[in-house]
Amino acid sequence: MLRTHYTSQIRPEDEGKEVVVAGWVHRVRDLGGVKFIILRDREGLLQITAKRGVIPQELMNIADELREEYVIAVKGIVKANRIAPKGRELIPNEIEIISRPISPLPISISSKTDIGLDTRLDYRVLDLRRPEVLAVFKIQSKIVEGFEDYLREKGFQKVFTPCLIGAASEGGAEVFPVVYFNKTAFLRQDPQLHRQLVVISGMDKIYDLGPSWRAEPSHTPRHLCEHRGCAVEMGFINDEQDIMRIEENLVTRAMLKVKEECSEELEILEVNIEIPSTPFPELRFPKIYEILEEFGKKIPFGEDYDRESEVILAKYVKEKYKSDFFFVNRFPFKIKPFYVMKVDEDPQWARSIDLIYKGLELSSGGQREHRYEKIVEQIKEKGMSLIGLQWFTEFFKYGAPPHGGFNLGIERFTMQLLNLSNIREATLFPRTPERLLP
RNA sequence: GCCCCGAUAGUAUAGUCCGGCCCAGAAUGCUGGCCUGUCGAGCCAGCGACCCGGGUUCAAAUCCCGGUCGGGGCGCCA
Repeated sequence: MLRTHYTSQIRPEDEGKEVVVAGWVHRVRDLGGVKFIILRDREGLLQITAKRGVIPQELMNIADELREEYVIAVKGIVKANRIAPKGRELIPNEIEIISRPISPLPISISSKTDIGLDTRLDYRVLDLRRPEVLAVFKIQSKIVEGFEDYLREKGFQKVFTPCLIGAASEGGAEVFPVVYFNKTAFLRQDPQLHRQLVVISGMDKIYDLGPSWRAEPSHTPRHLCEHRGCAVEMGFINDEQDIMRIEENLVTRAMLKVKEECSEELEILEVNIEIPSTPFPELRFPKIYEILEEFGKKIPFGEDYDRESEVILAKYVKEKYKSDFFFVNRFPFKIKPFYVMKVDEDPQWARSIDLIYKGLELSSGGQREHRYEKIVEQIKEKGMSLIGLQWFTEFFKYGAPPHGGFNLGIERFTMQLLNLSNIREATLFPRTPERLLP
C-alpha cells in the first residue's frame, strides 16, 4: 500500500476521494464506540475516525491494537466534517500496521510534558518527530534555499572547498587534528583561505555551504564544535561596502522566503518575522569606544570589545535605528588575522566586518588583502611563518583582484530568527565538547 | 581554560536549606477497565525513581569529600 497523499494534501474539497496516507500514530483518542487515530507525517496531522458499527469489526480490531508511534498506512475515504481538525477526516477501509514500536517510548512525542534538551538530544530521532522541532528544520532548509536563490540570481557559483587542511594556518581558534596516513591534517575552522584562492583563480563570485570545526571546549548556548556556514566570496569589489550590501540582501532574502513559505511552521513556533530594511546600520571603530563609554563600558583604545559590548551595541542600535541587525566595521587590525585588509590611510584599523543579529555575531568577513607584498608584510607582523603559508601566498604573485567575503553561521541565524534559546535546537545532531552521539 | 549551579520513576518535577513524620508526593507516560465526536478528551484501578564511590551519624534523597554527566557565565568564536 503506497502513499498517495501527505496529510497536508487532504482537504475538505476532497470529500469522497479514496486516498492512502502513511505515517506514525501520533495519538489515539478512544471514546469506546468511536476511536480517533491521529496520524502524523512530515507535513502534519490527519484524523482517522473509526466508528464501531460503521466500519467492519475486523478493522476495529486492528484499530484497537494501535498505540503511539506505530507506523501505519491507511486507505480510506475523505470526509468533509466541520467538527474534524481542518474540516476533514478519513474514514478507513484498510489499516496496515507496518511497524510496532516497543512500549513505552523513552520520550513521548505527543505529550506536552517538557523534556530537557539533553534528554531530547539523546533521543534526537524521536525528538525530531515533534512538530515544533520538525518546524525548525523545515525553516532552516528554507533559509538556505533563500540564500541560494539570491546568490544564484546574483551570478554566484557554488563551489566545494576542502574540509581537511594541511596546516592550522589561520590562528585564533583551536583546530581538530586528524590522522592522515603518516601525516597530521586538520579539520578546517573556516573555508576562508581556499575561498580566496578560488576567487583569484578567476571564478570571481562563489559561495560554499559547508561545515567548520572548532576545538574549543565552549559551554555556551551559542557554540558548537561543528557548525555550517554560508560562505560567500567575490572579486572586483570597490571595498568592504560591497560585501555588506551582498550580505544584508542575502539575509533579507532568506527571511522573506521563510515568511512566505513557512507560515504554518512560524505559527507553531509562535514567531513573527519582520523583514528588516536595508542598508543595515554600520558602526565603526574607533567610534565604538565612545558609544560604549556612553553606556559606562570602558574598552581601552585599540582593543577588541567583549561579549557584553556586543549586547550593549545591539541595544543602542535597536533604539537608535530600530534595527535587529547591524554591521561592525574597522576592527583593530591587531586582533584580526593576517589576511584582512588594513585601511591604507589609517592602518591601525581593518576593513573587517561582523554582522550582529539580536546581539549575537552571525558572521565575520570583510575585504581581504590582495597585494602580495602587503600580505607578506602582515604575516611578518603577526609573527607567523612565511614558509608555512606559502601554499596560500604563492598565488597572490600571479595577479589577484581586490576581493572580500564572509561566512554566515546557519545555525546561529536559525537560532536568532526563531528566538531559540540554544543553538543545539537549530542543529539536527549537535556536536559539543561532551556530545558526539548520536 | 577559568568561575557558579545542578543530578529523584520512561519524561518532567515536589521533597534537600533545618537528617527521622519519605519502604518518597501530584502531573504526564505506560498497562487494564468504562465511555459513539474527541481534538492536551474524560473517569476508575494498577506500574514505575533518590547518578556512582567513599565518609559522618543511632538514623542520609537530605550533611561532607571524590568521580561522572549536565546547565549557565566569561574567554574564544559562526
